[in-house]
Amino acid sequence: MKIGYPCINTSIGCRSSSTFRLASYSEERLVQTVSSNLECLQKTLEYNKQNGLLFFRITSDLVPFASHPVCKFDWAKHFKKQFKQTGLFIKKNKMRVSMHPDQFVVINSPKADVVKRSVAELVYHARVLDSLGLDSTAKIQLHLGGVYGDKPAALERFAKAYKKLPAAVKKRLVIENDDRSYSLANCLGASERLGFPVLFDSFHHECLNNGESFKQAVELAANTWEKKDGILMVDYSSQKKGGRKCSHTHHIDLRLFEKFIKQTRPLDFDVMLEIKDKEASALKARRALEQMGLS
DNA sequence: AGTTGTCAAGCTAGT
DNA sequence: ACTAGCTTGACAACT
Repeated sequence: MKIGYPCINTSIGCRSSSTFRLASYSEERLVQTVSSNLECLQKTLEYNKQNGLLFFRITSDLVPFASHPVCKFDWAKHFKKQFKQTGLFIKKNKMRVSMHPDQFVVINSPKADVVKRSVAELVYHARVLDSLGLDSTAKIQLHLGGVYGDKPAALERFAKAYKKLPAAVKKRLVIENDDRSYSLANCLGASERLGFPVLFDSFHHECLNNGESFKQAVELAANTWEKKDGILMVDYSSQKKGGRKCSHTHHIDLRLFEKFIKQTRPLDFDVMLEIKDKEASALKARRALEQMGLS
């Protein structure tokens, strides 16, 4: 079981998600930004190694505008060495990484141009992980998409779009249950038909479910992951105190986290803590696991 | 130096 | 009709 956090480390003084405005796009600016982002990614992974955090979500902003028509630059070629080096570091230290395209990536949209842009964005994500030289256990996580007032039709569009995806995307794509539209059962149903692994989001599951316990849910999701996919990835969070329903907490509630781990024993999976204060909560979770004799 | 309007992109639910 | 929230604020112009 590896513990991780998404995208940004708040204590090392750099970010691998620096960007700039489309209006100020230039090849020079792109090279300068990606260069500094890659440097920071390496620094972040070194911090993670030193602190026993072996799971990490790489930011989608690593290469700004990578899937935008304005970008004609072959960034993967230009930064080949840096990507390879960081990839070797990841592999040498037996780290697991993932990526999570943002909310604009919706492959079941009825709008053809939205789908087209979404696929381009997925291809970009796959290219980052390919450039790092990582195998198919490095995943890209996505939701099923919108409902548009007709779930069966929306799922049908998803299936059609999924089948047309490039192999480089398909080998990494996993689908995550969301908190309002598509439950774990919806994802499992589509997975059975199309063959992708299902990433389990425990907090979304608390918001939207079909009565499965955490243990049942983790078991069901884990069964969709084959050897080539690696072990199940789980996104974990809990309710923000006083916040509206299904808003993420700013700091880990260790009692709830330990309860979740105990409830799902002895199933093994990697945990991504989707919590605002990032590595601070991840460190606490890692120590809690150690005390439980599980890391 | 600090503040603030705005930024490539979608969809849902709540007001 | 508008906006917060999502997984994540930060760029860049202005004071």
